[in-house]
Amino acid sequence: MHAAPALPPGSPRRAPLWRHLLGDRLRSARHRRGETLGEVAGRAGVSPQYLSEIERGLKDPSSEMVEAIAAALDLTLVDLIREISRLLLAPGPPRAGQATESVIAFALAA
Amino acid sequence: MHAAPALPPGSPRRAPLWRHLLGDRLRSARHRRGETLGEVAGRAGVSPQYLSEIERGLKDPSSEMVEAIAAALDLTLVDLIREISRLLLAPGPPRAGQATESVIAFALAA
DNA sequence: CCAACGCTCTGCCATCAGCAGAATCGAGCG
DNA sequence: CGCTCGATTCTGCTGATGGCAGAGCGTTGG
Repeated sequence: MHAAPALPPGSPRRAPLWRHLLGDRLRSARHRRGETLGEVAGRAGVSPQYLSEIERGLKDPSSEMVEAIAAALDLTLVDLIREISRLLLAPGPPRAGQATESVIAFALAA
Repeated sequence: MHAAPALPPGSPRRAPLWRHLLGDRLRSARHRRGETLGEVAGRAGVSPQYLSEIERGLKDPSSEMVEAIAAALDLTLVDLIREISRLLLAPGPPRAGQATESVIAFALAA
């Protein structure tokens, strides 16, 4: 896997990459269940170190890996994508009720 | 990138993988614009052969590649994910108005 | 203090992402 | 019909990275 072509100069990267969005959701789901990297990774059949890397958006996992980890969290890929999409529907400043959950999720993920 | 652990026996793979969903959407978007692999690949800075592979779900592209290809289609990753999610919201049999567009999109993709 | 736990860091290598050249296919034309 | 051309897919290759094992770090509780 090779690095993508560089963006034009003066075009700082603002939008998150797929691996960032994915990783955030996976970590969020894991924390929601109150489980450790070891527990989820064990069920998914991957190493805890690797799951950590994926959650932090450091690695682009294969599609099969994504499937396996989602399953270990009792999710499907469809669930994941929908959840990412739903969060993307609220790009503006946080609002009262909706933002509370997001803020907590972020605090737990940090 | 290594193969994921095998699924338990007696569990045939039914759900599409991420690379399949992604590839379908990218090809659909390209056809909607009436463009060739060469044109889009050129703007994205990748080879037409590789874009073909991605569209057919043969390769798991890096997140940066996904970004570059989406941009070449005047889309963002957010657009792509939303579109995939929207399509996933209609898993049942096609209905009159909604299905027409899907059928056309599939026919163009074939 | 030390052990246990959860997570991240570091270094490694087998696999595959990404590609160049070749092959195939279908449409259009003389 | 044969030929040309453009679009797409096939094939083989290699450098980069996905995925991992061992080590390191911080926190907590006895």
